[in-house]
Amino acid sequence: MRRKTETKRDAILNAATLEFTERGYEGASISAIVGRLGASKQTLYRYFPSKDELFVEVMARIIDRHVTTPREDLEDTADVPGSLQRHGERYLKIRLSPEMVSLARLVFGESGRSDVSRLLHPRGKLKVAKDIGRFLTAAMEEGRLRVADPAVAALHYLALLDAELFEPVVLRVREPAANDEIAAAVDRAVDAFLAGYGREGKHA
Amino acid sequence: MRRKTETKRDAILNAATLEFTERGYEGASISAIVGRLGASKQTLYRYFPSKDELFVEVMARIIDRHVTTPREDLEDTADVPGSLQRHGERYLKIRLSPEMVSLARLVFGESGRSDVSRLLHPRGKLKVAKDIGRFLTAAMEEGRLRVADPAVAALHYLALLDAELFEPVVLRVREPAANDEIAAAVDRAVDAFLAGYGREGKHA
DNA sequence: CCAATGTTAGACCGTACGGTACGGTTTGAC
DNA sequence: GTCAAACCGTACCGTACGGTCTAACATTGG
Repeated sequence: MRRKTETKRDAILNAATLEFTERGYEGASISAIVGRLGASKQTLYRYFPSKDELFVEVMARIIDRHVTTPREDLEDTADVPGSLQRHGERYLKIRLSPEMVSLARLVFGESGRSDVSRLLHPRGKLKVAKDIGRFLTAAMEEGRLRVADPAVAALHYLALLDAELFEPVVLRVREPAANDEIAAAVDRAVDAFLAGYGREGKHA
Repeated sequence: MRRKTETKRDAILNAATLEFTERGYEGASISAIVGRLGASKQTLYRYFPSKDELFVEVMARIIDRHVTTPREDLEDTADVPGSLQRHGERYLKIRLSPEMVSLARLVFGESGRSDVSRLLHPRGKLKVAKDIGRFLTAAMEEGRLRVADPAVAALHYLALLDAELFEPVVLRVREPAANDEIAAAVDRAVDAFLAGYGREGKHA
């Protein structure tokens, strides 16, 4: 089988993603990964030199697959509340999806031991915060928001989005969030954000 | 018959705390724990029936040691901004302490596998949120804050406190936070919170 | 058809783990 | 002073891991 390697590589990464997200880094076993697709360890080690590098690539793929999505919602500075609400719902739905929740557990849990978090942060949260910051800067320049540090404002906005649901879902102290719960939480977060950062006397 | 056991038990828990916070649950080894105090495995297993139960008790002790502290700042409803600022600084300083940061990594990382998060959440975050909620309720009833759902407001307040520093510190994408950085971040968080939840036209 | 290459299955190596067993020693209560 | 409980040190058991290696099989290009 001289044929190309890309699809096999993908299959390995998919199986590895399952295993890592279910069992964590240490808990995941190479044998279990190859067992999931009927491949052999030899083959896996032909594509990836070690468990560590396989792990890093799995994480990077999860982030890249999910983080690019909700940018187009941040263009209409004429309707700040609407844009934030749309973006917030899309963002939080992704953030609370099973794959991203598993990713959060992994990256938090391994951040003491590994440097994977330092690798992934610029491609994940930092990127999102930068997009928000640009949007908020534009809105401030147009006088639609109170003038403030847009970087801090972006972090405050993201924190408010996470406030009600993220931690309980990740820690499994509540069931996964339904879509209407997400929308309601985003609504309250956007309200609080605009009350704090909107122009004086104006609400959402 | 040989004497008491409480100090030995404490010594084991201290060594276990070190080992778990440094290496995570799977990475920690019983042999290393007993090696830290020159004890023997037999002795450890006389005090704790398994690695799992030892782990749970270590986590519970960390929480109980740290979480009770900053309640007394939440009594003076006459000075809401000052109370929040004082409480916020104390809270965030604890939250960003090395032991609590390690705890966050542990509880997030193990929340997929173990039920320890469900056990600890009521003694940790939930308790803090309840205290804040009571304080906010009182402040609302006295007309010092806009009337809103105090539970949501408490979560928003806590999220704003975490917004700038918590994640970067836990993920080690920045150095640990200095006291003046913490105070400044709390200041911005309290400002944003009061701008959103204060009475109309009133700022901090 | 052949040679080269990719593949699978599984044995194998060294290591480390959680947990138990055992012999010998120290400690305290009586 | 006696005796039982607690202790240490270490060997041990069974298992599982990451990673390497061998050997048979499948698929391609020429």
